[in-house]
Amino acid sequence: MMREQINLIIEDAAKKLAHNGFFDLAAAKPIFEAGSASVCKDRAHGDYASNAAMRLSRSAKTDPMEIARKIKEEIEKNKKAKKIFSKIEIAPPGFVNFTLADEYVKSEAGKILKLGSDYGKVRIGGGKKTQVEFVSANPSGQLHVGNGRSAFYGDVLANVLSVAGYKAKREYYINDARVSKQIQTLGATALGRGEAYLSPYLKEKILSLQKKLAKIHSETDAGYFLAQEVLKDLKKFIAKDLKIDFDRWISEECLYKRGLIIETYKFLKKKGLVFEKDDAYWLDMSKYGQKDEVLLRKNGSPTYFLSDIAYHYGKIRRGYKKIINIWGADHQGHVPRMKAVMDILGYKGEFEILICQIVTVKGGKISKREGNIVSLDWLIDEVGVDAARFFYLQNSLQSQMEFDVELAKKKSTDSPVFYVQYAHARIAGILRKACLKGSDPFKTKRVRPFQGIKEFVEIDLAKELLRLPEIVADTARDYQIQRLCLYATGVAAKFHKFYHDCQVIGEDKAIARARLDLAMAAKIVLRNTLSLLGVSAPEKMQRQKE
RNA sequence: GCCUCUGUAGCUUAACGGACAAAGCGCCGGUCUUCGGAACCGGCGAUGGGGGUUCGAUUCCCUCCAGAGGCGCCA
Repeated sequence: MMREQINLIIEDAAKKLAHNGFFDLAAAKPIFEAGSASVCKDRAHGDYASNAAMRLSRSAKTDPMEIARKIKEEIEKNKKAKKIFSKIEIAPPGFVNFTLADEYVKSEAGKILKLGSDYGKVRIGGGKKTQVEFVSANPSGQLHVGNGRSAFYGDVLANVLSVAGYKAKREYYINDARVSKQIQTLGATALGRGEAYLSPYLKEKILSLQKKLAKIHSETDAGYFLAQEVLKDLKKFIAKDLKIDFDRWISEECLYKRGLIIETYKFLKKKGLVFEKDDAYWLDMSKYGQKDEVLLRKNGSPTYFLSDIAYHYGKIRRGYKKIINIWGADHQGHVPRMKAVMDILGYKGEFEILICQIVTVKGGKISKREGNIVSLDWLIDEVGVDAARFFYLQNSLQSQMEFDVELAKKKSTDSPVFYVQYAHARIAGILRKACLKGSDPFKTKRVRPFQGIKEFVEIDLAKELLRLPEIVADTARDYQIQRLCLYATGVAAKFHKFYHDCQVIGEDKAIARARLDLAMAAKIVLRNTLSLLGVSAPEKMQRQKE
């Protein structure tokens, strides 16, 4: 990664300064561990900037500009750095700004062509066994637009983690326990004894199953049966329409059948954490700063909390070292309890619960209580899966979002997803044309690609393309998926600008070859980024009918 | 009442504690007879209020105001 390299160079220089007693190395250590280089927002300053001097100035008791100057001098002695940078400058109040050398950019960009679909992979995960659990919606009806957000987010997070070197699995937990109140309530509805969960979809479903339901008398049996039928629809919808491939669907009822609930209960009891009160059995969470919780109800049936503990116990025993749950905002109160449970269970790995905030469509709020639920089926039908994915993923998970259906429906570059896809299709068009003219860029191997690139827009595009590995690494660390959308849009914009300013297929063959290299590299980066987002990268786009 | 999240341009959203706060929509105005114009460029325009920490705060802390969600022997 470009930025990592720069960090190392800065660190190296700083170490030499520390060695000369310029400042205390111990104080500087955290700065270099985290890295001090970042991409310049304003390219007029350079490509990358380091704030190390400013952060060091306190412990060094020296003017940051002075430190920056020293760092610059030290780096300029470095032979390797001489090849990488064309310019190193200091700027108040103490930035060190780096500009990449054109030749270096070109040689790095050559890797994009070489790596193709592997470009962007980084090795920060170390093959760690990782699980992302998401959606896990109750099998009592269709998914709603809120589920869509966590569905796409979880899917893309798993993609990013995989590309970053984690061994990531997707899992869906099915709340289908026969003892649960919800299955019984669903059963009552199925048998016409209640109206809970009775959406238009469910109404129709029950009607179509009338013959089979007529033979069932117990509400539990009816509920379980109906839940399985609904689940079939959910699985189909998720795979075909949402294009999400779960590695595992795990059933709560299965945990019961396999005796894991009882086993977990016994485990907790053995630890001396269970006590009786008001004819029920409780988990003592006082040591964990939490309220005590019921495990077994007065009537003897286990609570959801107990089965959730058992479920997480299972995750641990299946060997996951990094466990990520994506929950809806209505479950946030459950977060501290679950974290405490992981402590009780003795889990030493990483455990994270991401809370996905509410989604609204135009004015209508999506609330289970109020019942005005907008189904995800409807939304996908309206805007298509590509636009849906991109629009959901543009926003950070923790802020509420409003889905702009009308904009997402637009088949024009007003819509960011079309803007990006169009850039890809446009490149594909150019490459097709180039092949027709005989200079097939796919067939001949080139020893030194990108020779002849020199315009600002060309170099600027190439530099942007080199950022993909950083984007992946950053996102694998902080889970801010929206960065991918922003990056894709940025690459597309730079490509369009390049295309506008520079004729690719022109008279000068050498320049044409170099520009085709650049276009192809842009195509690879766009495709890889879209692939992370689960959005298709079309070779052709339908011409819009006016 | 307590806990969590959020408050950024007219609207929908970005921004590892960094430089002049970034995009899209909308509005206004330009470019180029284009290898796919579904393009490109420019303009208008924003950090809810008040303190604090810091060389530097949209970002961290406190407080007030506003919105959302949660506080079940529901899941």
